[in-house]
Amino acid sequence: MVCKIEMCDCNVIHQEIVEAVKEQIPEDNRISVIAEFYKIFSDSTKLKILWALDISEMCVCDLAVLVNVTKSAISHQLKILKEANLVKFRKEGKNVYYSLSDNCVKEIIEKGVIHTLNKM
Amino acid sequence: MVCKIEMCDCNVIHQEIVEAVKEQIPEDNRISVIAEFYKIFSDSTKLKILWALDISEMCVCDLAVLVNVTKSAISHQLKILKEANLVKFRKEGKNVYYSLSDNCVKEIIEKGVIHTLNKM
DNA sequence: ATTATAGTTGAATGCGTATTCAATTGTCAA
DNA sequence: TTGACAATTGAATACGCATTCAACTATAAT
Repeated sequence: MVCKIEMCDCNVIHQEIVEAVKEQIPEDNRISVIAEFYKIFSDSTKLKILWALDISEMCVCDLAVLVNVTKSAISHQLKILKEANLVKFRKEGKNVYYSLSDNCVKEIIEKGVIHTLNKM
Repeated sequence: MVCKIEMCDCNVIHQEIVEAVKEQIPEDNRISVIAEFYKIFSDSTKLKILWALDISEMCVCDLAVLVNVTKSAISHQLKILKEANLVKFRKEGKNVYYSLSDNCVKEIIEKGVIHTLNKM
């Protein structure tokens, strides 16, 4: 029972299982969107920014000092966090103050934290 | 009040806030471990493998067909998932059958799924 | 107006990693 | 023991992305 998908380099061992799983699994678009979302938390800098903002509103300069990278780096990452609707900001004079757009961020990373910190 | 950290390219605007956040935020090691953990879910292939294994035990060949990549690619990714203690396996003849090591994986990604799928 | 500082932006760089290919191991069947 | 196939492994490749640098905008103070 040879694989019907051309680029595959192997036979299907259990056709029925593959078919069944294919029906139940989310489509590729959705998988990608979810992966995309988790990509944000997979970067130490972004994670640190989010964690910091969960503690206190902060400006770009403060975040740069805290994370120990350039303001530019922080600004680039904040842009990504903005696009993901995870942070919001308010301008005050020369400063721009960032904060979490909603407080579910901590909840989201909670599961992962529990899972990882148990092993340290 | 100039920044005391050498590699920083800016002044500290709010010294007190930075100090306070520095005390409350987890240390870099921990942040990195958490980020490392989420890195697993940030890859479509790994996510699809985990999701599939949550539905049914599968062998490498089946997974390759399902995900539409080479057996080699699957094997490499499974190695990473093994090292993260997310999957376990049993050998039967020429085949190696993989399954989730515990069923909290679905729970872990649940939060992210809710957060992302609401916007599709 | 001029200077200084906060923040943003785009280009360039470098690193991490997912994938493929080729070679190898292990197991079963003939 | 030989051939076929599942799975693993290491090397090579290619791509994505985080960071820095440099240039620019914007705002405030003198």
